[in-house]
Amino acid sequence: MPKNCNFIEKLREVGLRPTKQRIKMCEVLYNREKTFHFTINDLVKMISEKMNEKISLATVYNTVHAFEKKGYLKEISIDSHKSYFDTNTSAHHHFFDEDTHELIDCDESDIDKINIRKNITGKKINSVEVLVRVASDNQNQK
Amino acid sequence: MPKNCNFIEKLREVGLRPTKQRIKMCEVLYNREKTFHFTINDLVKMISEKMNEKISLATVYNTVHAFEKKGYLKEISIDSHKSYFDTNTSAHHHFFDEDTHELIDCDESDIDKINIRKNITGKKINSVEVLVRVASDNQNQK
DNA sequence: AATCTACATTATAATAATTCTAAACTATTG
DNA sequence: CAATAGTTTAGAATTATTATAATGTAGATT
Repeated sequence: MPKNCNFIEKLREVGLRPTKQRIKMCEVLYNREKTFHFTINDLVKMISEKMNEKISLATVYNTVHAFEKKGYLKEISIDSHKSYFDTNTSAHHHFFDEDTHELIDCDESDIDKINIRKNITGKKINSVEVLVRVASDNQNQK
Repeated sequence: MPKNCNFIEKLREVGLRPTKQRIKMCEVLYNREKTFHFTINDLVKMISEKMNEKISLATVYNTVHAFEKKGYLKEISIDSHKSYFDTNTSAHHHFFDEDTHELIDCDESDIDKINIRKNITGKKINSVEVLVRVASDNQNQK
């Protein structure tokens, strides 16, 4: 994972001005070992914990959407009430734990390549995503 | 597709009281050739068009959720902003047209059965769903 | 058939997530 | 270093959904 100041370059490359807020958000999102999933709410908490200066909620929304548009983040649709985002922007599938509301990445080896036989005229396939919903395996659940 | 009065029976079978509102909603949802997809908003419009009496928004929400819980409806997650529901409650996959926001069912023959190799300890798989996002195939789009 | 009770419906208020607004600010260009 | 175009901000507005509490109704009990 890259060092802080590289983010300035990266932002510029995709045409986003490297503002103080965007750089801070990059640090929070990308200065880590592994990719991860978050909601806007999670992210706001993470930022306010890591920072002394505060950042406006509107900016978090703006920036997340700017990052998404530029391919820095991917939105995952699971739940109609919340937006989940993923710092892993490569094509991959997910498990969703319905007990904990935790989102887990699938490795490529977990699911075979999916072959779509249907064709919709004039339309091209943008993405193929599998969502595997799991829940606790108690026999005695209703 | 069944005639109106059967809905009273059906509702009773799953333990839902056959109220005037629920029967009306059954008619709107299930008295038709094909299954279909809708948002709560769509449904409210459809009901108000087909009825002379009005129905409360809260009742539409309550009833849709009651139907979902009893397996009369299935929720489809595509978009974080809206809840889509499907009167086709069997396990099946979807295409989502990102231009029109239209949801299209996949037939069983469109996608092979998906084999999940990963196992999450103590968890069972509740569902495996594929979402294929499509959009218009213009070369000259940005 | 009158009464009871638990469940349903309703209008409205409340909440939550997100977007809008318009003024102040700042990175970049010339 | 001034101009300008993009950015941030607080707060208001919007949208989707859920909660509330009073009223209504289905089905059971008498």
